[in-house]
Amino acid sequence: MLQQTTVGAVIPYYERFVSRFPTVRALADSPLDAVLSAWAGLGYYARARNLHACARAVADSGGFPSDLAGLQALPGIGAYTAAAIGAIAFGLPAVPVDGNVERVVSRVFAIDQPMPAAKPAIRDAALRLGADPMARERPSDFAQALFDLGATVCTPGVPACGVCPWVGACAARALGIQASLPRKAPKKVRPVRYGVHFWLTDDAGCVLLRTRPYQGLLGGMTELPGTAWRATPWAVEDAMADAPMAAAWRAAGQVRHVFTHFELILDVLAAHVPRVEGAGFAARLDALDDAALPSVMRKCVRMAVAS
DNA sequence: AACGCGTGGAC
DNA sequence: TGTCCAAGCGT
Repeated sequence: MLQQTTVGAVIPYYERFVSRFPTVRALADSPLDAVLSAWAGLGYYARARNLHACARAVADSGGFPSDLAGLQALPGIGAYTAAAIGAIAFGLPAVPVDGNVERVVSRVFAIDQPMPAAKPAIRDAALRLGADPMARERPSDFAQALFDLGATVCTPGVPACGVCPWVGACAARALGIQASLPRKAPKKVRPVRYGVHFWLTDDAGCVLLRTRPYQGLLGGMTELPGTAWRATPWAVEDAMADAPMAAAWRAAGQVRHVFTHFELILDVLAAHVPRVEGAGFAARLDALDDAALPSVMRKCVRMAVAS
C-alpha cells in the first residue's frame, strides 16, 4: 500500500484491509472483486491485483520466500519492496532504496545527474552505506532511519540541515546545492480528456454500473456506464449513442479529475426509469459505499445524487 | 528507457 | 487556482 502513497492515506485502508483479510490464506481465498472493493479510493489498483496474485502465490507455495530474489519474483514486489521486506521482516542485510533514500543519498554524495539516470549511482552509494558494520547488524533500524531522515529532515525543497546528524558528511551541503538534489527531468504537459457518464436509477432503488476491463487504467474497478475518454469534448447527441437506455436524460453536472498522466473532465447525465436495463449490472444505491468505485467515479455519484 | 498507472495533502 | 510529490512496479 505504501508504494507511492503517503502513510497518512494508507493507515485507514491498512486497518480495514487487515481486518477484512487477516491472513495470507484469507486474502488468497477471497475473490479479486472483494480486494478491489477494499482498495477503492487508494489508487494504483494494479497494486491490489498484484497483492491478490501475490497472496495466492505465497499460499500455493506454502510460505514466503526467504531471499531477495524469491521475494522480487512475486507479483507487485520489485527491488525496493523485496529489500524492505528482507531488511524489516527477515533481518537480511538489504538496503531498500525508495524516494526518501534516493534524496538522502543523492545529497550526501552530491550525485547531480538527473533522475532517473542517477538511480544506479544512488543505489551503489546506498549499498556502500549499508555495508557499514552497524547497518549490517541492524538492517531494519538502518532502513527505517534512512526513511525517517528523508521524511522529516532531508526533505524535498529546503531541507532542515541545521538539525541533520549527517550535515558534516554531506557533500551537497558543502557545495550549497542540497536543495536542488536529486535533480529531476522537466515535467511533461498533462493533456485533457473528455467523457460522458450516465447515472441511471430505478424504482427498485438500483443504479446501473459496469466493470472496467481487468487490465489498464482502473482495471477491474466499477464505473458508471459512459463514453470513451477522448481529446475532444462530446456533443450530447453523440454521447447518447453510448447511453445504456433511451430515457429522459438531464445534465447533472460536471466532474474534473486529475490522473497522473492526464486530466479528465466528465459530464454526468442522469435519468430515472421503472427498471434499469443495459450492459452492466444493477447495484443497490444503499450498497454503493461497498462498491469498487474509484475516486473519479465517486465524484460522479456525488454529483448525480446532489443534482 | 520511458511510459502508464491514482489519489489527496501540503504549500 | 496550480504544482509538487509520496515506503514503485510492470511492460
